Amino acid sequence: MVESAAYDLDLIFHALSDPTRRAILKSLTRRERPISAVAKPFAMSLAAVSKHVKVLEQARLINRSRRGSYSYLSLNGKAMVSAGQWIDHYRAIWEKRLDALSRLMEEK
Amino acid sequence: MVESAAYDLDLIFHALSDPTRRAILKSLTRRERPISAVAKPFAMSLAAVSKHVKVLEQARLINRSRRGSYSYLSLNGKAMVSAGQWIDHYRAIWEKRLDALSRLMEEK
DNA sequence: GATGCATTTAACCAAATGGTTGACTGGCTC
DNA sequence: GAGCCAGTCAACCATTTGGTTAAATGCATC
Repeated sequence: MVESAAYDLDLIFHALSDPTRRAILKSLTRRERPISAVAKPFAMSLAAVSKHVKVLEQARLINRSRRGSYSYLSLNGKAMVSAGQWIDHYRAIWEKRLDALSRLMEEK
Repeated sequence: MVESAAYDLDLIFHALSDPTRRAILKSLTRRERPISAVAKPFAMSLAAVSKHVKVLEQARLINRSRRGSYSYLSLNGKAMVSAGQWIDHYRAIWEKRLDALSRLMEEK
Protein backbone atom coordinates (compact mmCIF):
# COMPACT_ATOMS: atom_id res chain seq x y z
CA MET A 1 0.00 0.00 0.00
CA VAL A 2 1.56 3.17 1.34
CA GLU A 3 2.61 4.58 -2.05
CA SER A 4 -0.59 3.88 -4.02
CA ALA A 5 -0.38 5.41 -7.47
CA ALA A 6 -4.10 5.85 -8.09
CA TYR A 7 -4.06 9.26 -6.45
CA ASP A 8 -0.92 11.35 -6.50
CA LEU A 9 0.20 12.09 -2.95
CA ASP A 10 2.57 14.82 -4.15
CA LEU A 11 -0.34 16.71 -5.66
CA ILE A 12 -2.74 15.99 -2.83
CA PHE A 13 -0.47 17.04 0.02
CA HIS A 14 0.74 20.04 -1.92
CA ALA A 15 -2.86 21.10 -2.51
CA LEU A 16 -3.65 20.70 1.18
CA SER A 17 -0.63 22.71 2.31
CA ASP A 18 -2.21 26.08 1.50
CA PRO A 19 -4.71 27.64 3.94
CA THR A 20 -6.73 29.26 1.16
CA ARG A 21 -7.19 25.91 -0.50
CA ARG A 22 -8.17 24.22 2.75
CA ALA A 23 -10.70 27.01 3.28
CA ILE A 24 -12.10 26.40 -0.20
CA LEU A 25 -12.60 22.74 0.64
CA LYS A 26 -14.27 23.72 3.89
CA SER A 27 -16.67 26.00 2.05
CA LEU A 28 -17.73 23.05 -0.09
CA THR A 29 -18.57 20.68 2.76
CA ARG A 30 -22.28 21.45 2.85
CA ARG A 31 -23.07 21.77 -0.84
CA GLU A 32 -21.57 22.47 -4.25
CA ARG A 33 -21.11 26.13 -5.14
CA PRO A 34 -20.04 28.25 -8.12
CA ILE A 35 -16.52 29.66 -8.08
CA SER A 36 -17.67 33.25 -7.69
CA ALA A 37 -19.48 32.34 -4.46
CA VAL A 38 -16.49 30.38 -3.21
CA ALA A 39 -14.16 33.28 -4.02
CA LYS A 40 -16.14 36.03 -2.30
CA PRO A 41 -14.70 35.71 1.26
CA PHE A 42 -11.08 35.87 0.09
CA ALA A 43 -9.07 39.07 -0.11
CA MET A 44 -7.66 38.21 -3.51
CA SER A 45 -8.64 38.38 -7.14
CA LEU A 46 -11.00 35.89 -8.72
CA ALA A 47 -8.13 34.86 -10.99
CA ALA A 48 -6.05 33.89 -7.95
CA VAL A 49 -8.88 31.80 -6.55
CA SER A 50 -9.30 30.21 -9.95
CA LYS A 51 -5.66 29.10 -9.79
CA HIS A 52 -6.17 27.58 -6.35
CA VAL A 53 -9.19 25.75 -7.68
CA LYS A 54 -7.12 24.37 -10.51
CA VAL A 55 -4.59 23.02 -8.02
CA LEU A 56 -7.35 21.31 -6.04
CA GLU A 57 -8.81 19.93 -9.23
CA GLN A 58 -5.49 18.50 -10.44
CA ALA A 59 -5.12 16.77 -7.09
CA ARG A 60 -8.64 15.47 -7.73
CA LEU A 61 -9.84 16.83 -4.40
CA ILE A 62 -12.74 18.60 -6.11
CA ASN A 63 -14.88 18.20 -9.18
CA ARG A 64 -16.02 20.94 -11.48
CA SER A 65 -19.26 20.79 -13.39
CA ARG A 66 -20.09 23.57 -15.78
CA ARG A 67 -23.80 24.38 -15.96
CA GLY A 68 -24.85 27.48 -17.83
CA SER A 69 -22.30 30.16 -17.22
CA TYR A 70 -21.46 28.85 -13.75
CA SER A 71 -18.69 26.45 -12.78
CA TYR A 72 -19.97 24.46 -9.84
CA LEU A 73 -17.39 23.01 -7.51
CA SER A 74 -17.93 19.99 -5.28
CA LEU A 75 -15.80 17.83 -3.01
CA ASN A 76 -14.33 14.59 -4.24
CA GLY A 77 -13.50 12.59 -1.15
CA LYS A 78 -11.61 9.81 -2.88
CA ALA A 79 -8.28 11.63 -3.04
CA MET A 80 -8.72 12.60 0.60
CA VAL A 81 -9.18 8.93 1.43
CA SER A 82 -5.88 8.08 -0.32
CA ALA A 83 -4.05 10.68 1.72
CA GLY A 84 -5.79 9.45 4.85
CA GLN A 85 -4.65 5.90 4.26
CA TRP A 86 -1.07 6.99 3.84
CA ILE A 87 -1.25 8.94 7.09
CA ASP A 88 -3.03 6.10 8.91
CA HIS A 89 -0.08 3.85 8.25
CA TYR A 90 2.18 6.17 10.24
CA ARG A 91 -0.42 6.88 12.87
CA ALA A 92 -0.64 3.14 13.52
CA ILE A 93 3.11 2.90 13.92
CA TRP A 94 3.03 5.77 16.36
CA GLU A 95 0.19 4.32 18.43
CA LYS A 96 1.95 0.98 18.61
CA ARG A 97 5.09 2.68 19.81
CA LEU A 98 3.25 4.62 22.52
CA ASP A 99 1.65 1.37 23.53
CA ALA A 100 4.97 -0.40 23.85
CA LEU A 101 6.29 2.54 25.84
CA SER A 102 3.43 2.48 28.31
CA ARG A 103 3.82 -1.28 28.79
CA LEU A 104 7.47 -0.65 29.54
CA MET A 105 6.52 1.92 32.16
CA GLU A 106 4.14 -0.50 33.79
CA GLU A 107 6.75 -3.22 34.03
CA LYS A 108 9.03 -0.86 35.81
CA MET B 1 -11.37 21.28 15.64
CA VAL B 2 -10.47 21.27 11.99
CA GLU B 3 -7.99 24.18 12.14
CA SER B 4 -6.17 23.22 15.38
CA ALA B 5 -3.19 25.49 15.87
CA ALA B 6 -1.04 23.15 17.97
CA TYR B 7 0.56 21.67 14.87
CA ASP B 8 0.85 23.76 11.75
CA LEU B 9 -1.02 22.10 8.90
CA ASP B 10 0.69 24.34 6.33
CA LEU B 11 4.08 23.03 7.42
CA ILE B 12 2.94 19.43 7.85
CA PHE B 13 1.21 19.06 4.49
CA HIS B 14 3.99 20.93 2.74
CA ALA B 15 6.54 18.57 4.31
CA LEU B 16 4.51 15.56 3.22
CA SER B 17 4.13 16.78 -0.37
CA ASP B 18 7.66 15.78 -1.37
CA PRO B 19 8.46 12.13 -2.23
CA THR B 20 12.01 12.35 -0.85
CA ARG B 21 10.67 13.53 2.47
CA ARG B 22 8.02 10.80 2.59
CA ALA B 23 10.78 8.27 1.84
CA ILE B 24 12.83 9.67 4.71
CA LEU B 25 9.88 9.14 7.04
CA LYS B 26 9.46 5.63 5.74
CA SER B 27 13.11 4.85 6.42
CA LEU B 28 12.58 5.86 10.04
CA THR B 29 9.61 3.59 10.73
CA ARG B 30 11.61 0.73 12.19
CA ARG B 31 14.22 2.60 14.21
CA GLU B 32 16.00 5.91 14.59
CA ARG B 33 18.96 6.46 12.29
CA PRO B 34 21.72 9.02 11.73
CA ILE B 35 21.30 11.44 8.84
CA SER B 36 24.17 9.96 6.85
CA ALA B 37 22.49 6.53 6.89
CA VAL B 38 19.14 8.06 5.93
CA ALA B 39 20.77 9.99 3.09
CA LYS B 40 22.63 7.07 1.51
CA PRO B 41 19.87 5.74 -0.81
CA PHE B 42 19.14 9.14 -2.36
CA ALA B 43 20.78 10.38 -5.54
CA MET B 44 21.46 13.81 -4.10
CA SER B 45 24.01 15.51 -1.91
CA LEU B 46 24.01 15.19 1.85
CA ALA B 47 23.36 18.93 2.04
CA ALA B 48 20.14 18.48 0.07
CA VAL B 49 18.96 15.71 2.39
CA SER B 50 19.89 17.90 5.33
CA LYS B 51 17.52 20.56 3.97
CA HIS B 52 14.70 18.03 3.64
CA VAL B 53 15.34 16.92 7.19
CA LYS B 54 15.06 20.51 8.36
CA VAL B 55 11.67 20.82 6.66
CA LEU B 56 10.45 17.65 8.38
CA GLU B 57 11.81 18.90 11.68
CA GLN B 58 10.10 22.28 11.39
CA ALA B 59 6.83 20.50 10.72
CA ARG B 60 7.65 18.50 13.86
CA LEU B 61 7.28 15.22 11.99
CA ILE B 62 10.67 14.07 13.24
CA ASN B 63 12.93 14.61 16.21
CA ARG B 64 16.66 14.99 16.14
CA SER B 65 18.95 13.92 18.95
CA ARG B 66 22.65 14.58 18.71
CA ARG B 67 24.81 11.88 20.27
CA GLY B 68 28.53 11.95 19.67
CA SER B 69 29.13 13.14 16.15
CA TYR B 70 25.88 11.62 14.87
CA SER B 71 22.50 13.31 14.51
CA TYR B 72 19.91 10.62 15.11
CA LEU B 73 16.52 11.12 13.52
CA SER B 74 13.30 9.55 14.76
CA LEU B 75 9.63 9.82 13.91
CA ASN B 76 7.35 12.09 15.90
CA GLY B 77 3.84 10.83 15.29
CA LYS B 78 2.02 13.70 16.96
CA ALA B 79 2.10 16.02 13.95
CA MET B 80 0.97 13.15 11.77
CA VAL B 81 -1.99 12.66 14.10
CA SER B 82 -2.95 16.34 13.69
CA ALA B 83 -2.93 16.01 9.93
CA GLY B 84 -4.86 12.76 10.20
CA GLN B 85 -7.57 14.39 12.26
CA TRP B 86 -8.00 17.15 9.73
CA ILE B 87 -8.30 14.62 6.94
CA ASP B 88 -10.65 12.40 8.96
CA HIS B 89 -13.12 15.24 9.16
CA TYR B 90 -13.43 15.28 5.37
CA ARG B 91 -13.33 11.52 5.06
CA ALA B 92 -16.31 11.34 7.38
CA ILE B 93 -18.23 13.83 5.26
CA TRP B 94 -17.45 11.81 2.19
CA GLU B 95 -18.48 8.46 3.76
CA LYS B 96 -21.74 10.01 4.95
CA ARG B 97 -22.42 11.27 1.46
CA LEU B 98 -21.75 7.87 -0.14
CA ASP B 99 -24.01 6.37 2.48
CA ALA B 100 -26.85 8.73 1.67
CA LEU B 101 -26.34 7.99 -2.00
CA SER B 102 -26.56 4.24 -1.54
CA ARG B 103 -29.70 4.60 0.57
CA LEU B 104 -31.18 6.62 -2.27
CA MET B 105 -30.32 3.87 -4.73
CA GLU B 106 -31.97 1.27 -2.53
CA GLU B 107 -35.17 3.27 -2.26
CA LYS B 108 -35.37 3.38 -6.02
C1' DG C 1 -26.06 40.61 -32.46
C1' DA C 2 -24.90 43.73 -28.44
C1' DT C 3 -24.56 43.82 -23.49
C1' DG C 4 -23.25 41.90 -19.48
C1' DC C 5 -21.90 38.66 -16.17
C1' DA C 6 -18.94 34.33 -14.92
C1' DT C 7 -14.82 32.44 -15.74
C1' DT C 8 -10.34 31.50 -17.89
C1' DT C 9 -6.04 32.70 -19.90
C1' DA C 10 -1.78 35.39 -20.57
C1' DA C 11 1.91 38.09 -19.22
C1' DC C 12 4.22 39.53 -15.62
C1' DC C 13 6.49 39.73 -10.85
C1' DA C 14 8.51 38.64 -6.16
C1' DA C 15 9.35 35.09 -3.09
C1' DA C 16 9.93 30.25 -1.98
C1' DT C 17 11.62 25.62 -3.28
C1' DG C 18 14.89 22.05 -4.32
C1' DG C 19 19.00 21.30 -5.88
C1' DT C 20 24.29 22.28 -6.43
C1' DT C 21 29.32 23.13 -4.67
C1' DG C 22 32.58 24.71 -1.38
C1' DA C 23 33.87 26.31 3.00
C1' DC C 24 33.14 25.70 7.82
C1' DT C 25 32.27 23.43 12.63
C1' DG C 26 32.24 19.68 16.08
C1' DG C 27 33.62 15.50 17.89
C1' DC C 28 36.60 11.22 17.81
C1' DT C 29 40.97 8.99 17.41
C1' DC C 30 45.75 8.59 16.57
C1' DG D 1 47.02 18.97 17.73
C1' DA D 2 46.47 16.62 12.95
C1' DG D 3 43.33 14.28 10.34
C1' DC D 4 39.01 12.39 9.45
C1' DC D 5 34.21 11.82 9.42
C1' DA D 6 29.34 13.77 10.24
C1' DG D 7 26.81 17.50 9.56
C1' DT D 8 25.71 22.47 8.67
C1' DC D 9 25.97 26.89 6.40
C1' DA D 10 26.44 30.14 2.54
C1' DA D 11 26.17 31.46 -1.99
C1' DC D 12 24.35 30.47 -6.06
C1' DC D 13 20.95 28.81 -9.74
C1' DA D 14 16.65 27.19 -12.25
C1' DT D 15 11.99 26.27 -11.48
C1' DT D 16 7.66 26.65 -9.14
C1' DT D 17 4.42 29.17 -6.50
C1' DG D 18 1.05 32.60 -5.39
C1' DG D 19 -0.26 36.72 -6.44
C1' DT D 20 -1.36 40.82 -9.79
C1' DT D 21 -3.83 43.18 -13.98
C1' DA D 22 -5.67 43.06 -18.52
C1' DA D 23 -7.46 40.74 -22.36
C1' DA D 24 -10.21 36.84 -24.10
C1' DT D 25 -14.01 33.39 -23.94
C1' DG D 26 -18.75 31.40 -22.98
C1' DC D 27 -23.31 31.68 -22.11
C1' DA D 28 -27.88 34.14 -21.36
C1' DT D 29 -30.77 37.79 -22.24
C1' DC D 30 -32.55 41.83 -24.30
